[in-house]
Amino acid sequence: MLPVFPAAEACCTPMAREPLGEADAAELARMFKALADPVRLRLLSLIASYEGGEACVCDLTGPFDVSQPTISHHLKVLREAGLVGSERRGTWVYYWVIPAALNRLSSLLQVPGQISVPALAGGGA
Amino acid sequence: MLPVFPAAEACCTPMAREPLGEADAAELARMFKALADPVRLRLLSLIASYEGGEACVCDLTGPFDVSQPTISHHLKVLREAGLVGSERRGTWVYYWVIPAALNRLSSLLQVPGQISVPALAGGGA
DNA sequence: CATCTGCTTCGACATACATCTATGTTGACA
DNA sequence: TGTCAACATAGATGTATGTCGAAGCAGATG
Repeated sequence: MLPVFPAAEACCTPMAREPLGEADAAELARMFKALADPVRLRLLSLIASYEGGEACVCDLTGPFDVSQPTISHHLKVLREAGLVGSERRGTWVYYWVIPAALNRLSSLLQVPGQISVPALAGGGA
Repeated sequence: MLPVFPAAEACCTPMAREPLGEADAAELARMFKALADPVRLRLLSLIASYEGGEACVCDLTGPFDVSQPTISHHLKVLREAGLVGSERRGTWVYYWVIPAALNRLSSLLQVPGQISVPALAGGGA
């Protein structure tokens, strides 16, 4: 039931290596579509940067100008795209990001010809 | 005229580090929106993996089931998002990817907690 | 100039999407 | 059981988007 990330098959090959097939492109477009909204991007980074790596919906509605059902809708989009997971714990529902999904998209976008940042690795302060 | 990539400012900070601001989220959403279509994803990977790193429109219309004006429209979307550049050379118009833009998005999506692929680095096969 | 080819722009149309309010559901608690 | 709080779902609505055919524009060529 929990959508455990479907392992790495056609995963993680940079798109600059070889042209994407129709099926892969369709699936990836669905994931990028989930990222193609300012509210969802902020939701995702809010969840990802939350202490413990997860946040309840009550933590996520405050920072936005949109209604609570709208936040709920955006979280559903992110969940159905496989970018976040969720679980009810008592009164609250918690969300967390799925690293494998985001890192897959990250790898796909890597292009040679320019140096990328060292970035995280550590995970530090 | 050529949109030289606007250097790295708020660039390249993974979204898991700290919550995205509204302005950054809006700009990034525009770029992800350009990626949120199967045809555009395939166009991008087709261009990126073309010999010499660039392709003319005549190379790009064949592999798709959509009309040539539609391809032209999608190329315009990619160009206005800053993901590709283009230039007319005699009869043909050539397109190439802008590595800095794609790598910026790639860095943004990197999340700790799971190993990413070694990927390119060298420049390949 | 006339014409052909490669590509872009325009106008129209159907579908998808973001957002709202109203309502439903689920768990805690008196 | 009744009630309250936290989220989710449903239905409605305006806007954005993907697609097409037709027309425009720009080089090349005769």
